[in-house]
Amino acid sequence: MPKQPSKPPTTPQDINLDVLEGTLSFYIRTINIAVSRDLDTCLEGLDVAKGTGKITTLLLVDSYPGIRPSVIAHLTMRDRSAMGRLIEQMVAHDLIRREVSSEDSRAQELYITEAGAALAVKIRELVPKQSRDFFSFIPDDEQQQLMDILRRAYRRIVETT
Amino acid sequence: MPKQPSKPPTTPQDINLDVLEGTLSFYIRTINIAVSRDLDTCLEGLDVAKGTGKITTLLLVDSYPGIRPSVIAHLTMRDRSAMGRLIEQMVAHDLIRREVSSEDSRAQELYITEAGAALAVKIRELVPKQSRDFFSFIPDDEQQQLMDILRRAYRRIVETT
DNA sequence: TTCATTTAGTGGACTTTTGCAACTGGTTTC
DNA sequence: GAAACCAGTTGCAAAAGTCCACTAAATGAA
Repeated sequence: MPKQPSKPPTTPQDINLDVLEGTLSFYIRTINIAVSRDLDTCLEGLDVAKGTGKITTLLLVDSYPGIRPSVIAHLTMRDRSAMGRLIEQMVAHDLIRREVSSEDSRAQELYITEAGAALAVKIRELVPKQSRDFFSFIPDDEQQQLMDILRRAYRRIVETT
Repeated sequence: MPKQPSKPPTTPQDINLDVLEGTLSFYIRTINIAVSRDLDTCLEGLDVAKGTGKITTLLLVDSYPGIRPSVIAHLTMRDRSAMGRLIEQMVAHDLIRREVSSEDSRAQELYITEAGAALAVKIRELVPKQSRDFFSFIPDDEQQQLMDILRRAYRRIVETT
């Protein structure tokens, strides 16, 4: 177990992160903090900020009218109760509308409102732009590689959960 | 703006995620949720769970005796106040020790305790293992690619923040 | 048909985080 | 020595996620 130089570093630059250097989860977790923060400031005031759920929900409801909360919950990795609260919020903000399904009266169907659809248009532009800008220092081909791998990872995780 | 099939999907499998499919931040954010959750359950009861900070802090203090809170705060992307609370916690759990720096009496120096060192040993094994296991469905070479890119991204973000 | 099981969504309480801003010394610069 | 700056602390408030129990509806098996 090789120890690092024992001088207390005051500059963050040349610090070795120990085993975390080779730990994928570490990078995902820390980079997540940074992107999420940046995204929040990009979307400031837009009714849809903070937390992974709102954006995905808005786009899904817009793309799939009648989609059910539990489906979105699954895709965004939250539990039903958290999803419920999120929907509540978005209904209150008049972004989506909620109906009881005619086929299964336990379930609900979600529909976009005008305001929601308008917001979705903005989101479709802003969100990918933010991501591109934020990661712009990564060459395009690498960004593509990254995305290919992560997309499969995401799919895999969703399937097995 | 091509719309999706308008039948409300009840199965998550074949849903198209719209622009998010091509948005790196989306994958980072969602995968983050999944890894973090998994990591938490792996570390359950270990005094160091929940939140990105504790593990990094423990390893850094162990590797760099005398390191300062603000340096760790920077590397873990939190602000000083959050860092302070985290250190408080870890001191209370007797994982690290806190002294006023002799060179700069505003600053503190952090040192590992015996319990902390013991935990660090466990952590060094468990954390990378969890990451490897969690992402085991990604082929090794791709995992390596991923890490190479993300490492540079992380470095870059830390430097420019 | 009836009864047990599973599923969809709700509600409550709780823990934990985090973000912001103001505030206390201590240090540096000019 | 005064102004600007930096390290860390504290308090507050907002928010997010988790756990668990509960209702109501659907399913399916005896």
